[in-house]
Amino acid sequence: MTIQRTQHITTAIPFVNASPHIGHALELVITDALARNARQRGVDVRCQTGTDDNSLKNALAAEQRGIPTAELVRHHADEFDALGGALGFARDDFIRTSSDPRHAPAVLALWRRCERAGDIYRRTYEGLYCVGCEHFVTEDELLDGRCPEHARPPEHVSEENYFFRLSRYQQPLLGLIDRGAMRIEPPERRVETRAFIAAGLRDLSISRSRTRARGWGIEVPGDPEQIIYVWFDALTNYISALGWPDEEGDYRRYWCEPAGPTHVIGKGVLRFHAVYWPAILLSAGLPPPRAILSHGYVTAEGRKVGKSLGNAIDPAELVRRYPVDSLRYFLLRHIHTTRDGDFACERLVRAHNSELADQLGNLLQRVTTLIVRHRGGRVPAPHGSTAAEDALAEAATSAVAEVAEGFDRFALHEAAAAVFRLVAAANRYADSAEPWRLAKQPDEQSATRLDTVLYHLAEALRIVAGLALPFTPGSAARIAARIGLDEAALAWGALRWGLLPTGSPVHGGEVLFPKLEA
RNA sequence: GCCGAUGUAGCUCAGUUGGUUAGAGCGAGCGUUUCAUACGCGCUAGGUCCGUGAUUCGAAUUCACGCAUCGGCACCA
Repeated sequence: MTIQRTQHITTAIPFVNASPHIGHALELVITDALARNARQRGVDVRCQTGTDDNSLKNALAAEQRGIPTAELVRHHADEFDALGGALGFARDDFIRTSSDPRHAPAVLALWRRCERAGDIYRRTYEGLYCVGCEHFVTEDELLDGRCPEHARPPEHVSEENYFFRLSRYQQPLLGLIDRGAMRIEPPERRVETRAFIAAGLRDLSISRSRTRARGWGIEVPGDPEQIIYVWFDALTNYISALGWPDEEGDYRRYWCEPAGPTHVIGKGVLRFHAVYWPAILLSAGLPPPRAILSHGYVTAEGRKVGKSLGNAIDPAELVRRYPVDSLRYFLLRHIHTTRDGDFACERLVRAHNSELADQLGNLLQRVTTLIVRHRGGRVPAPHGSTAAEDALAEAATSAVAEVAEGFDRFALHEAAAAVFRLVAAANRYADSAEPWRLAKQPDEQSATRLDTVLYHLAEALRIVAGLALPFTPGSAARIAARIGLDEAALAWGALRWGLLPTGSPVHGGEVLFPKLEA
């Protein structure tokens, strides 16, 4: 009996005051690729995303447009969910923090747990508040004593809030990081987080006056005049969707297991996930996340994207215009997983045409055509191997190892590159073995040699499909289908050279990646 | 200002603990094949490895300083 590993993989939940942008698409695709690779490797994965409905920004955006906040939130949340669907994001759950009945009870329960631990207390918060900005400003942000944005002096506001004793968790958090119990990737983000914690932690305000929160959000238990700070609320989604505070079921299965929870986030929200969230969990006596993976930001055609900046590149439009796998492939291979990158349609088209179409699609086409034409559409049995076959097998074995390592290191761009090194090796093998020439020879030796070459080419295609699965799932399945296999043949454990069954039915078919117009 | 990074061929990036002529993919040029989506394959193109100084027999790889870009510096996802 084998122990089933489990893993809870999540995206951050974006606030939904506007439509999604290309950065959200990147996060979805990265998370989905990780989840698919884990599933492929036999992990019982639960992949979750959702929306942060309770942000003040949502309320402000709704106010500005003169529509009810709930309506605005529902509208944009639908867009986010639809984007995930269009991108092939295979989610197990989608949680909306304002309307999902599982959420608020969990937030309240978590609050109570922290309270019982003695980590929540009331204190007066004083600060300069800019009514124009709708938030607190610091002295050094001011220009001549005025808010630079609104050219008005801020008001001195004093407000009683609830605070979380974050200061208590400095050592425990450092311990988590140093022991490797909470992994933060890439390494520079771990260093950054560690330095932030080591510099000393101040207690965190975790509520807002009802007025300041526009009456939108979850009430502090027992104090209807205070609304729970949106981060405390939003972070809870990771366990509320698992049914917590019910400590059995999905919570036990996916949160408490050793492989544990993995949060994929944008670098801008690192602190909330790597400092506040684990501290809250420790306070409540719950296990902290096991891994926090921080990706970079995407510019669109060189320009910043952001909800307030408008969408230079609308991801929903991109999915309509380009094949979804091409978009996924571009985002995963040509944008560095943890650094900032730029999205440009021209580069996407170039990657599609030269790599997906010319290298991979064409390989599929040439191999299937040869097998259909010369072996009646059945994968022939190989007869031994020469140095050329051994080299191809070696390339495949290396590629499998490199892809696995790329996923483990959270370097998906490198993993994707490794897939295409195998594609190139297969094309080179075809050129040097020249099966089309063997097919014209009447002798028996050539015929058996042709069997061997075609088998190895088909086997290379199978491995390629398996490795490409997390990046381009639809296309991987189509490649597998063309050589008579289903997805089971692409499981990680099956990606060992030589497991392709002889006699598999091979089909010709439509071009996998039709060229795109520049 | 402080802390942490990044800066390598037109573009996107690799470059382990310092060691022979600095690499890959894409793009570009040339050649070649025909099974294939005029695709593939081969060759070539030549980049002061941001700059300056230092350590060393020897540095893209160590140190210092400078320049440029980015992130963080606490409650504005």
